[in-house]
Amino acid sequence: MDRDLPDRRDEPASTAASSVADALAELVLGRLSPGESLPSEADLATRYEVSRLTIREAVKKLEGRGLVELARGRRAVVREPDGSAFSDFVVSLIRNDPKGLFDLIELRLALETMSAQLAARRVSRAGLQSLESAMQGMRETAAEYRQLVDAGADAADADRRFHAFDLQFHEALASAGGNRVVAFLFEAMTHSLRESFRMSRRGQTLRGSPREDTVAAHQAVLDAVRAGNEKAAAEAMRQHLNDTERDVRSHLASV
Amino acid sequence: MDRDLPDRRDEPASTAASSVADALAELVLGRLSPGESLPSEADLATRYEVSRLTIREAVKKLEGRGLVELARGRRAVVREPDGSAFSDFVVSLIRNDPKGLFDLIELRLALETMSAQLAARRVSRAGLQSLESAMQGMRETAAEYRQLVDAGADAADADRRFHAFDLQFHEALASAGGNRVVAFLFEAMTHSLRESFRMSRRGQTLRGSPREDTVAAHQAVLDAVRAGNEKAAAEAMRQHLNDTERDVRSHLASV
DNA sequence: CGGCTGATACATATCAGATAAGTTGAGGGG
DNA sequence: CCCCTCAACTTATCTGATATGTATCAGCCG
Repeated sequence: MDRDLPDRRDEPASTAASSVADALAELVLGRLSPGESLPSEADLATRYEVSRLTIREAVKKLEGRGLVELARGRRAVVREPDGSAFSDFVVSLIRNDPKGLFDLIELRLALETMSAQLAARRVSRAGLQSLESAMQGMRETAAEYRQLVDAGADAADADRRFHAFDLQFHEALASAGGNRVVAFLFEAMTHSLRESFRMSRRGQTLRGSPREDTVAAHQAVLDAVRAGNEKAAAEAMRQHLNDTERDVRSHLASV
Repeated sequence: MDRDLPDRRDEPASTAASSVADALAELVLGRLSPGESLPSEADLATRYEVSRLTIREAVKKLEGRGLVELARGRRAVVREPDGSAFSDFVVSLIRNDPKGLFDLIELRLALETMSAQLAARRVSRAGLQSLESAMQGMRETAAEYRQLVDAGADAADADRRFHAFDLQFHEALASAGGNRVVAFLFEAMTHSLRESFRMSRRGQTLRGSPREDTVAAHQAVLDAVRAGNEKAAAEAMRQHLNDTERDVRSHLASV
């Protein structure tokens, strides 16, 4: 990385709207807390000595940055920070560059391995409970799926529910790790990945059928977390994700 | 994580400007490539059957999301994706919540450990060279610093340059890992962290003096990377960052 | 013929004023 | 005491106009 971060907020604003936007961003990030309101457009217009239009454009920019929420009839409200700002980055990355997808898979490996380790260190009773509930859901839907397939019936719905529980397990783990940044990033990433695939490939998803070893892999992670064994939890997760990545690669290659 | 991601782009847009913004975002993320231009405001206004004002607000929102670049007299241009969208998240996180800082340190641990591992796997000759150049810079400025301190002179500048090389090493490593997402996240994170500290604590920084063991820690990472030993590289980086974290904690406690 | 130079069309930035429509809180009626 | 209505506030959007920056192309100069 031999250059500076191209931070779009570094260069001084040449337009009035940008100056106001910067000033307001300073206000939001500095003096105001989530839930608080900005002054009304009219107030801001007189305060910054610009027209209401300029204020509106500045506020719209803040909305785009995810700093405030806008609603008709109400003043702009400071937003709770979350990972959604990361979503556009994810989407544009994989659309522009096929390699980006594998970068994201690697990132996911790092995030989830860390989550597993952290969860083993400091999971709460409630965290364990939601992990177990997701686990049980996976087991039940997997059994259901197997039964339907053996009977020659349509198992698409069971399949879908299985993967919902799968995702729920991973989210519960991220949450149990207690690191909000990691949890937000993971969530924003998986959501926009799925969304992006749904849009670009018309519903085709990146997943295999419910299998015994998938359930076993999750169980191994859960066992390690319950035992408080950080190394084992991280290792089990790494193992599971490596298998997943292999599936994804072969799946992509076959398309 | 027992709730849905509060993705601000999930709920259907109730305002005309939001609808247009969504449509344009779709366009930018789907059909257009970085560097291409959007149609002019007037064109868009007739196409979407709204006034130019509404178009402008929608475009401003896209600018906030970091999807396009605006300049007077020119049409909006699609931006290359980068990690800067992540910056606001980082800043608001640490401003609102003291615990957020440690979440970020943990994230950094995950990202850099992965970078070290990846670098060991696939570093190029050029990558090794920039790592070595940063390493040599650290060694030289550390020696300079020691000399100045022994002579009782002011070593602030040598100190600053030492830490610049330190950062350069970490950035080179992220780059050498070849994972753009990780590199972007790391860069956005460190920049906004530093910026945030500079602003909130008036120049006080989160760093200790140049020390022999810091240089040695980096050297250990570099050696492992050069040897292509993934496990050793990751472990050396983990070790180094744990030391750093301990320093940060004691430093914060003393304030 | 090639390159420079304005004029000019195009495009954005910002203002002013006006209307429509949603939100909220105060006060009145049951 | 609760619910309803209404007035004040506030945002959403339109129209139309002006200022200013960009890019293009014709025509002039060398």
